[in-house]
Formats: sequence, C-alpha cells, structure tokens
Amino acid sequence: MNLKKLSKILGLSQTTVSRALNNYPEVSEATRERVKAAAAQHNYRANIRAKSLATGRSMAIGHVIPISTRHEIVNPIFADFIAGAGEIYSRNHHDMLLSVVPDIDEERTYRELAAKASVDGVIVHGPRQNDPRIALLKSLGIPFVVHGRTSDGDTDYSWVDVNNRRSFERAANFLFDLGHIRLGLINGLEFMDFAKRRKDGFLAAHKTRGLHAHPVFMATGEMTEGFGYNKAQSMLGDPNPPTAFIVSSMIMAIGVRRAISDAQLKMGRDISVIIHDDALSYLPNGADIPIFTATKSSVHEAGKLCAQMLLDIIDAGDQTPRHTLLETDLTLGESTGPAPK
Amino acid sequence: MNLKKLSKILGLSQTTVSRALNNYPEVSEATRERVKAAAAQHNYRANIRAKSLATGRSMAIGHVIPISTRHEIVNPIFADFIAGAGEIYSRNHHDMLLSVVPDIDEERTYRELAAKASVDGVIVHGPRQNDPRIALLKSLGIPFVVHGRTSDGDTDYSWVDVNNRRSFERAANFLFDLGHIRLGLINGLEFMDFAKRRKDGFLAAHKTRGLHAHPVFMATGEMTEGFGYNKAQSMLGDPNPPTAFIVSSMIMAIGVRRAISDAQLKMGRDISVIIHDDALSYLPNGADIPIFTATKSSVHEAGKLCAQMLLDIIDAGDQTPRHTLLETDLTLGESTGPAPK
DNA sequence: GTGAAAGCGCTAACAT
DNA sequence: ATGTTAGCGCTTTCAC
Repeated sequence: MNLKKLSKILGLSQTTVSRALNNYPEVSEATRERVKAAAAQHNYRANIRAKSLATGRSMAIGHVIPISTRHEIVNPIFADFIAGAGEIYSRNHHDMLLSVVPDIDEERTYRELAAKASVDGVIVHGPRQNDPRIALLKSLGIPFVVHGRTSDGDTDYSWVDVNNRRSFERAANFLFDLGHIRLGLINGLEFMDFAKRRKDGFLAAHKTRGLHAHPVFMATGEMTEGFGYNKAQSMLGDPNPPTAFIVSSMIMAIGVRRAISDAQLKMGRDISVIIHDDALSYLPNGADIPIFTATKSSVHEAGKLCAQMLLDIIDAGDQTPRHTLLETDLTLGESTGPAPK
Repeated sequence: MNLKKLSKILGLSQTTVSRALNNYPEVSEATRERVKAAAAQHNYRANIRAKSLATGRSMAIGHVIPISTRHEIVNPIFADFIAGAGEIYSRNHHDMLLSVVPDIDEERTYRELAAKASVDGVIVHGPRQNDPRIALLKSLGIPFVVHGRTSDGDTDYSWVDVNNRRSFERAANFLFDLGHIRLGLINGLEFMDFAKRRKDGFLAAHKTRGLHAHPVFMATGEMTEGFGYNKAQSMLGDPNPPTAFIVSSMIMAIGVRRAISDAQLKMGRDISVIIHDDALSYLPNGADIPIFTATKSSVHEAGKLCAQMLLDIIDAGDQTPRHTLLETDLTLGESTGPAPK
C-alpha cells in the first residue's frame, strides 16, 4: 500500500492524504478521520526512504562501534547503552543504524554516513584523549553526542557522562565514616578516562581526611575476575592490609570475593566491599550475588539521555554544546560494615 | 556533492556517471577511471535513500531486540552476535537497523519494518516454542533467518544454530573416558531451547555408557554466579558427590569454582570442570580465569553466518529454507583431569 | 479545505 | 559507449 493507491481509494489527492496523516492543520477534521481510518485499515505506513528523500531528514541515528584492536568499549556496557538509546529512538520514530567496524575504518565510516546522508546524527562511544573523531564530526557538520568525556581541555561538544570522580569520592568517604582507614582500590586501566576520574575521586577523599593512599593499595588493570582476585589477594597479604575495598566493576568484585573467601574472612565484618558498576544488567540477576553492595548508576540511563540529547539538538537545529553529568546512587548492603577493631 | 553536480563537473550525463560508479560493463575503461577519480576527489557517495527508492532495495537488515519481560536474550550474547553480523554487513555494504522494543510491541515492529520498506530482511533472535514471529514473517513475505531453533516440528525456515546436544554429549563422553562416573550438570533454564538440547546430550552420553544420570546432579536455573555456587555446593555436599562438572556458562562456572574453593578441593585433581560458553568475549580476557577449560564455540561466528545466510537468500531471491549447524571445539586446560581414585 | 505539479537523488528502460 | 526520459513514494510550494 502506498500514498497513491490510498488516495485513489479515498477519492482524495495525495497531498490531502499526506497532510491528514501528518497532522497538518489545514485539513478538515472529518477528512482527517476518514483518512486515518483508511490508513489503519489498509495497514498503510509511509515509505521511509521516500519520506527521507523528500524531507531531507533520514530519521535515523548512527552508532559506530569500533571493534577489535582496542577493547575500551566493553561489550556488556555497550549492549546496555544501546538498549537505553533504542527505547528513546523508537518512541520518537527514529531508527538506529549500527555500524560495527574495525577501528581502522572508523573515520571512513563517519565520512560515509555523512556523505550517504543515512543518518541525522551520531553517538560517539568510548572517547579517548584528544579524540580525532570529535574534530572530524565537527568538520563534517553532523550533529553528535559523546558518551563520556575526553580528559583534555576541549569540551566544546555535547556529552553525557557519569560523575565518576564524585562517585568514588563518596564511596571512600562513606568508608572513612565507618572508621576504615586503609582502603584498597581495584580499578580499570587508567588510560581510560573513567578509571582516571575514579582514582582522582578516591585520592581526593583521602586528601580531605589528611590520609595517605598507599600506591600498593591502588590497583589498575584489565577488568577481569582474575585481576580482581590477584590484586585483592596480594593486598590482603600485606602485613597491614586494607579493611575495605572499592571495586570498579562487578566482574572484578567476584574475584575480590574469592580472595576474601580464600583468606577466611567474612565480608561485612572483617572486610567491607563497595562496588561501582554502570551496567549490572549484563550479569543476569547480578543482585543475587551476595557480595553486592554498590554505588549504582546505569549506562542504560546514559543511553537514554544521549539519545534524547541528540534528538533535541537535531530538532533545535542548534549545535551549541550541551552537557549532562549523571550522579550515582549509593545503595548499601550486607557487604559493607564498620571497620573491624 | 550529488550525482547531478558530479556529472556536470565531468561533462557527462548522470547515467554514465552512475554506470561508471556501479561498475556497469558498457562504460569505457577510460571514462570509468575518470569518473571514479572525480568521485573520490569530491568525496562523492551515492545518497543511500535515493538509491533505495530507485532500486526498491533498502540495503539494510533489521534486528529486532525484544526487551524486558523475558530475558532469554542475554545481553552479552546479543552484543557478540551483533558484532559478528555487523562485520558481514559492512563488508557487503549493508546497514544494520536495530529496533529495541518492549516484547509486547514486537509484532507491530515487524509489521512496520515491512510496511515502511526499511529493511530487506530480518534476523530473529531467541526463538521460542511455536514462535508466532515465524508465521508472521512468512505471511509478510519478508526474508528472515532465525538464530537458534524452536524445538517443535516446524523447521520450515532458515536457521543457524550451535549443535548444543552434540557438544554436551562430547563433553560428558570426554569425562567418562577420563574415568569419571558421576558428573554434575549446571545448566540454564530448560524452557530455553539450547538448555534442553544440552541436557539431552548429557543424558545421551550416559545412556550409551549404561550409566545413570542422577537427577540431583542436573541443575537447571538462572545463569548467575550465585546459582552456580549454590548448586555446585549442594552437589559437592552429597555423600557420593560428582567428580566433574559440566557448566553451561562462564558466569555460572565462576560460582562453581567458588564452591570448589570453599570445599578445599583442587581443580583438575580432586574435581574437573568443563565449561561451555558461546560468548566468552563478554568477560574481557575470559581466558585468564584459571578455571577456564571449555568446549568453545562462538555466537560471534553465528552472527556472521546468520548475516551471510540472509544476504544470500535476499540475493538469490529464493526463500527455500537453509540450515547451518555449528559444531563446537573442545579445548582442554588444567581444570580437567582424570577421575580421582 | 483541497488539488496540481515540481522535485528530493538516484536507477533503468529505451533510445542513439 | 553515452544520453534522454520516466519514475521510485513522498513532501511541499503554489494555485484555487
């Protein structure tokens, strides 16, 4: 079914039918009703490509996922984010175009998206220091929103990010308030922006308390179970070990728990644990893992916000940068208790 | 830059330029070279929507991801699959359209995709028993490939699946060959097709050996760390416990290991473990988890195969069902050893 | 309030 | 080997 046929059936012009369907004011209510009924009856949906061609808007947002060489974009995070963004898109009748490309081809992909006019805007994932994509997209004139920030000076673009620094500062302060003095930090790789900010927050909390963060108690590395295990184990082996851990992801925390269990310690009594994880949903029923006690935020939420921000920018036709900084929730559980005597 | 301008610059007709760019044979080599050079120079890319409108092909494949109510489609699996499929698409100049929708709206989404003519075909994720989507897509006449199978009779559609049954049969037989007699199975929810097939394979191996699989040693439930821990712990508490586990996912295996560690057993000596996981990549560096010893296959591979199959079907214009059954690799490691005396 | 006609950027049949 | 023309399905002036 297409406009032509539908208008023929109705005995109206294509123009009127189009106007009725698109809620133009100049159509009489009677006609509109009749048109909409007929459209529904014949399951008519405007051909999106024809529509795009005529309007110059593609009604699609692009997500470019660079693959392989680097793994800054951890899969589960990405899935959660996409789910959030997707919700917003479908609610606003936009499509989501996913390009999974070797990171070498990333620039070419952006150029193509722009030249082929297949999207109205793009979301940038996993920003790096001085990220070249930002300059590229600016020069291409295509609206974009970055999920995360680069740590360098230039923040002259739109972004949505979690307040990682503050989140870790709060977690540390919370433990200090419970009487803990020696905290262990199990963190991700520090060349990743979020990990650096988390460490900064951790250090800031120490500073205001006049405490010293022992370098040995600040581990940075791949976010794996094994890494969490190894680092927690070695920290616990210290003659003067930490009495609490702040862990940068659930998967590492699982390793931390194993180390605690090996050391015959009881969580919440002998040792406390706080986890920060943005994407708990990738561990189905993550919460049934008894270690769970976390500062909780959500990439899912970030996905929604990025998508909404981008649509707003496109809608407004105004590209002055916007920023959203997400705060985290501190949810407590049985794995966190006062410092042991 | 568009065709019109480009052809004007070249002093040729749009037709010739189009033909040159699309590698039509009737264009002279000299012209083609000239045209391609100019196109490259001006960074010309055909407007994809105009092209689609003219050709009737959208050059896009749809993936509909139902969200929320059910969680059969575990995020990480999905991410890995998408990455594989995406590779194939970009290699073949297709776009990937992702629709994340509440599962209630799934049918409507398919109808829309068809009516709006926004995709040339779709991939169906997470098939259920007597899945209504299959009938729907057939009636809509839109080419599709299913990732997985429904267990019911009707396999009159194209699918790509892993040979779960055979994989678990082999794993069990491998352990039997090592002298194990009592095996524990830690499996996913059995209403999910793959879990059922896995159990079938497990049982089949027992049968050919004349062995009896104790129901208490076959656990089925949510694929979480906690579930793996609880079940392994209770099985190990049996007066006559299993000497080996076959585990249906890495995350459950992490729980299994914790239980083993709690029980003061040494893996590979006192107790063996084999893991089957289709999507190891979602645990970054999954292999550094020392428990790792797995029958390994890959959803990533499945994604590629689904995508390729769908493109072939679309290309051939022939919808007779095709099937691909993926076999798994059995990779051994230090967590698997002979049965203890 | 409704319609006729042009045009979005491309491809494809039909010339030549 | 190249050009002319029509048309894909829609929106959008412009006219009535």
